[in-house]
Amino acid sequence: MPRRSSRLTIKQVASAAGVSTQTVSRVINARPDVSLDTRKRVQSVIEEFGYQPSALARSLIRQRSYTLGVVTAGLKYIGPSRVLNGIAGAAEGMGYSLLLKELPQFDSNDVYPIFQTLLSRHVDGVIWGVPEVGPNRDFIDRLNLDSEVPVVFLTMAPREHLKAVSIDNYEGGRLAVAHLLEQGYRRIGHIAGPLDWWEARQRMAAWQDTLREAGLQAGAENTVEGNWSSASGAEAIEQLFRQYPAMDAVFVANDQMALSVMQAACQKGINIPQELGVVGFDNISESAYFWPPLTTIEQDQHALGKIAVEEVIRMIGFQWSGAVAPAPTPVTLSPTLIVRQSSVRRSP
Amino acid sequence: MPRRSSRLTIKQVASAAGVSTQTVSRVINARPDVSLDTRKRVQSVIEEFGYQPSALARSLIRQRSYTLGVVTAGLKYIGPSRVLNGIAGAAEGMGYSLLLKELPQFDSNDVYPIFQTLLSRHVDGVIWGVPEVGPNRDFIDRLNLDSEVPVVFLTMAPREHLKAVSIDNYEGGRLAVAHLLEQGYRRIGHIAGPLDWWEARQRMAAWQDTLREAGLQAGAENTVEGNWSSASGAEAIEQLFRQYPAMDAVFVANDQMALSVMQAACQKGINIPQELGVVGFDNISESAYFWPPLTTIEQDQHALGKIAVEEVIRMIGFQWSGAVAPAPTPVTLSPTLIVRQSSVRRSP
DNA sequence: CTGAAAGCGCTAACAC
DNA sequence: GTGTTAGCGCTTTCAG
Repeated sequence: MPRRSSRLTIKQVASAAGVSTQTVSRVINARPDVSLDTRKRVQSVIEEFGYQPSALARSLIRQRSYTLGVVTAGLKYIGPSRVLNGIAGAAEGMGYSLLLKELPQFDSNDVYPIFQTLLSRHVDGVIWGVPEVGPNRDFIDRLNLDSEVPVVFLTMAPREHLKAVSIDNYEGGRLAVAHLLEQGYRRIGHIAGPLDWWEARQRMAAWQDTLREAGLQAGAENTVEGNWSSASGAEAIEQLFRQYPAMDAVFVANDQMALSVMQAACQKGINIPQELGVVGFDNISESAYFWPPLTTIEQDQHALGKIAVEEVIRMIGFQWSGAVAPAPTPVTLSPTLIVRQSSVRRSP
Repeated sequence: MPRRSSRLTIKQVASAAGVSTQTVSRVINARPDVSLDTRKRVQSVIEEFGYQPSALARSLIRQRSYTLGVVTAGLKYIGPSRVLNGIAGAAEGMGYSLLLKELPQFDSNDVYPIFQTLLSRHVDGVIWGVPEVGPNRDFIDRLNLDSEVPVVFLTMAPREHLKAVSIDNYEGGRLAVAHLLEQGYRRIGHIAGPLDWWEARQRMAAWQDTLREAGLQAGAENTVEGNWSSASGAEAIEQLFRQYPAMDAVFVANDQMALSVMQAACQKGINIPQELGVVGFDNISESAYFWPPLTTIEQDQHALGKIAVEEVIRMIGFQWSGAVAPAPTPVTLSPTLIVRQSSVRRSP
């Protein structure tokens, strides 16, 4: 026999205040058409009972839940968490609750049930925060985007008819490599992220383009693919030393792999930055305390999450007001170069 | 004029299948009392339409939402994120959705509205994942825990009548210091976390107790308080060197601060582990790639989250079955010592 | 086996 | 100003 929830209903408040439920409804919705006297009486009952209207019942009748679905993956890594942090702060500030789903893998393509669950809970909009890996965005084509709720996609290649909020990874890669060139490095290797990741491909393409425009070498022999982990970085740098012995600098696709590069250099007695310049990507909080401190590219993932929330709420507003929503334009955030000692040669 | 949601209702399915809504209800709830014929007809309509029952309406009538409220703070740090990762995986596996709230600060004590929001959305249970900082758990005394939903608290000092799932920080501290003693270090300093954090106090108490039991020094002059950040670690180690010049090892309350210790040692030409043994806490993924690799205490935060979910669902089960729930017993997870080079002197 | 009626907690539309 | 009626989408008696 289920213990009946002790939740107070509008009915109980109404009868305690000696009014109809409708009047209580008016009070809690701050409608003007209630006499001051009644309003006060009702309010004091509400206070006394600690009554809180059921958001569920409201959602049902209003056809609007003030809830956003957030789909993410890899929360055990710091990147997705920072994004979620930005999302949570912004949603709270704008009066929305968050329904969170984490995919067990990045490359899961069976996401239909996830959407179904979210929709069955009447979310007003969805933020798709799973990074673009392999074919894991193919489901988009199967999605009936017109009839469903607004969706904002995070950090992805722009696509027709889709709202995307991204950090410009290509620009970040350019900043990194251009900086190394300015510092006088000329034989710049690359440790890439896993190339089924869109972001890894962008960073690598930037490395290649920037070097080639400068008339320098950027071929397969100058790069090795890692998988973001420090462990893979350790293997990658070993291989890169073998493949490209003349290398005088390396652009590493994230800070964790860059850390391994520094460890390897330390063990081999290679001096950073004199003999090897190093630039990472992400600006994790530790990287300022590596030895030497790591030059890196900062991406503001908190802002990414915040903007995603703002955008999806804007879209919900359009949908709800019945106005014709403008064609979705992509939002792109620029990363920043953070110069530290690992890439700045002391003057001779 | 709000665009009507394109959601399909049970009514539409019923009329398309030529049956009543209850019959559809029976089919989607897998009730036995439907003829095979009818069942098939209904199912094919459901398939065809892609119908998904409204979880909202169900929650309302069943008085059960299969939703858990999760309250967290500091998602931009890796610890809370790992816990959330564990929570999300377990909840998904057990058929529960997650309503996420992140507090803007750790020490916010005005949490009543948070609970109100969660309850207004009919969560079946709550996982309180905010670390215990200063007086930020005082609200518990004001909470009417009998009449509300089950709550599980994470990583806190055990309290009467409350379900807590914690990692034994005290034991972790003991493991760290005992290991240093075994390695022959005798003048062991401590860089503490911020002492308004319960976890920081536990780690420090363990350091103190273990040393004093061994007849060694562990006073105010042998410790400095940091704030978990690498930056604070850098300051702390400087001060500790001044305060305690004879120090031959240091137990640092987290890995990020330990990183700064290593950087400082490197700059000063102090050899780790020969001249200074270092043990951290957390086992962040980078710490195996510090130079030298960092000995640390691993806490399985993923498991913490997972167990919290299991416990809260168990409590929901009791409440729902009407059985007398057993008095809540605390669950405590043991951390593990991970030995790496930073604390192991090579034999002379 | 199937359907009609009632109601979860709330609000929109209308009466008075 | 305030109450009544209807209904959001679903499930639960209880008839038939």
